[in-house]
Amino acid sequence: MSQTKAAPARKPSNNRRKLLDAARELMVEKGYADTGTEEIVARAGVTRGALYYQFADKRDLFLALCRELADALGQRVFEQTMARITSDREDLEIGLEEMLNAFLQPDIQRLLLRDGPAVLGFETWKTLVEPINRVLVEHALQHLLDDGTLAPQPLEPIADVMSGAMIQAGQAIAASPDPVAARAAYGQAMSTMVAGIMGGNAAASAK
Amino acid sequence: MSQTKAAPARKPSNNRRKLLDAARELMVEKGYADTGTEEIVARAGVTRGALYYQFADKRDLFLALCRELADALGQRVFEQTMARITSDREDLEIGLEEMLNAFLQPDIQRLLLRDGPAVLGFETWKTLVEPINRVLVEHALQHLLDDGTLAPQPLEPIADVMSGAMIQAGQAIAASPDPVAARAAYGQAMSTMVAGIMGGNAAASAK
DNA sequence: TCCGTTTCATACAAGCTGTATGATACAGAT
DNA sequence: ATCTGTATCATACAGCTTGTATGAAACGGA
Repeated sequence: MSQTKAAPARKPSNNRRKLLDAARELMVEKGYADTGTEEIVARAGVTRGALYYQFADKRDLFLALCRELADALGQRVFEQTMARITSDREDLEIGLEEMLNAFLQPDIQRLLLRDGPAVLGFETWKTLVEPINRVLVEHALQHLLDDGTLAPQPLEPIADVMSGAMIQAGQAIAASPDPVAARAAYGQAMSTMVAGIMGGNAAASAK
Repeated sequence: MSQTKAAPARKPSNNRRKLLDAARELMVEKGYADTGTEEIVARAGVTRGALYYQFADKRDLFLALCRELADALGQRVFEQTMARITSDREDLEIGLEEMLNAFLQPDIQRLLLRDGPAVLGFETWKTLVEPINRVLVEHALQHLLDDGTLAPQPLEPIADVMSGAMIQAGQAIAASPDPVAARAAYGQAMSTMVAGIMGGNAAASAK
């Protein structure tokens, strides 16, 4: 056995990718429940046979889709943050800002943040978004722990609640009739909260 | 027309209540999608005919259910908070604590917080939980605005992100293998964030 | 007693998911 | 070149679920 995995008997048809793309496009608009498998395969240019060969069921397709979204999201947040920060004390604020930016993408909002927990269950869903939080934690909060700004404590809870705060902010901004103004208002709200973690009192400094 | 609304032709069978109760019990365990209308009416002791007379469809039943949950939740948080606070400066911390307590109820978590946004849509869902946030805001943040601790700014965004933070905390605590320890950890994380709003630096004071 | 309305049970139609089965293409062996 | 086995997919089918349409029963009022 020179090959550890079975060799494909055909050249790859990348139907899997076509199905993932079609599902993403359709589910972003109508959500998971209101998107039929027939629509998905129609847009992908295949039949339901291909779908149920590539994925165990509809939920499995959605899981793979969310996994892709989460992976790309984590990488994007990390790279954007690293590209912007100049000092270690900035990365919390900038990291949160980039995270909020990412949470404003329609596919992230609708699929990963809204349908995700309901369809996949909270525990499975958390394994997807945990790496994103970890990126934020390890490159931001850790510095505050090291220099004593933050008392020694588990960082995962803080990262989780900040993530939850931003999920809410993202949805509210997107649903607002004036997204630009909403974005400013919720950005300020986030800063007000972050001030507690940073130790300084930025709460009294509006604008 | 002495009566403004049509008089009932029968004595009330409170089938509506029986359906709401049955739906709540079943959906808490299996979620909205995996609970069939047949199961609901079976537990309620009626047939699907009664369900589709009392409610427009399955989603409408779920909406009424969430509305009940949200109303009772808001009242409970308000009463519990009012019963505990002794000074105006306590109500933010205590209010958040009671809100977290309420978010740990299985029906609130599963139905209102997890399935709610996905099934009803974010905008409809927000109209349900908004009064709860408003209770927290008006009786807590307003004081901080009045005495100048907090700079003038819209309070709704702050209430929203704090609510989102606690939704996340509630789910994480419930999913934890050690809920008692998790509750302590997430409680501390919340306090760390609230410190920013209060203006003091409680972040450095662990325990 | 008759009528109208409310309330519900039953029967039916349509859609969707998952599975089973058959067909096709291709690689490697002989 | 033929044969064989497998990977890939299309088609057909069965089951379940939702929503609707229809008819019946209960009840108040005329």
